[in-house]
Amino acid sequence: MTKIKESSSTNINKELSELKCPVTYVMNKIGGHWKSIIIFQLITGPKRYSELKRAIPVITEKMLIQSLKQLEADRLVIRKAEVVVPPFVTYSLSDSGRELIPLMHLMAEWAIHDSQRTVRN
Amino acid sequence: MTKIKESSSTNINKELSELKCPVTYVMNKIGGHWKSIIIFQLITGPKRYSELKRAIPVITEKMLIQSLKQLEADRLVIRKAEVVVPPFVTYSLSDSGRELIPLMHLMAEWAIHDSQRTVRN
DNA sequence: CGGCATCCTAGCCGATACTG
DNA sequence: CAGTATCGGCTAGGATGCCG
Repeated sequence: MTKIKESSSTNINKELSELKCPVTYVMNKIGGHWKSIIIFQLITGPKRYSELKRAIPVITEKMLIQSLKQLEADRLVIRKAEVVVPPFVTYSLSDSGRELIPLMHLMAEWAIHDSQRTVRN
Repeated sequence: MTKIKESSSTNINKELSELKCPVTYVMNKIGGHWKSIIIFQLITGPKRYSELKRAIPVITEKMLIQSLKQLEADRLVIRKAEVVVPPFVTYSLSDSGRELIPLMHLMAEWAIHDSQRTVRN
């Protein structure tokens, strides 16, 4: 019983691919346009919903919530809600999420490097 | 003039996001279900088209070709075609592509680690 | 062998409006 | 403040068939 638990984006082919390619496993969790951006924003510490919205102005509320829910379902992000009026909800990286930070930094390095190389053709 | 050159998947919002989040830049190049898998296969060395197809049986030809073209356009993969009969085409990682290898390994590590944690809930 | 063209569908994603 | 709900366009991606 070494089954990989289902990600937020469930699909039989994806599951198969994940087993054969761990990179796909990662992609299913932090892929898409928004999830990695959100993680990036949370690296500096917990943020409220409205802070995230302000930090990522181009995202729609639908996508922000949807992405946050997926990240929460995949246990990369922790949602903590204070039941008060007005509501006070903060999102933060879980342990798994924090373990992604070196990866993000490596990606960022490669991106900078590659974009510079590509510019000068 | 430090403009980031357009990726194979062009979109004004993407471009903006790329500037704000280098991770998105990476995602645009190796995101999607197939591109990272293909890169993974090419780590071990150049492969012919048919070899790739056999190595990734679940991929359709359309997706294989499409992904390869994008990877080639983004200069991560080099296509070398011998004009003979029958045709002989090999794909290999470019310098940029090879610089992704540590990234892939880090991703793989995280995936293994995370999937094990998730399994035991 | 190594592709390209076409049709078709699921679901991603944006826009807009509403709620506890 | 922090979400939900609904409609609909767009496109990624699968199935199938043809080509040099």
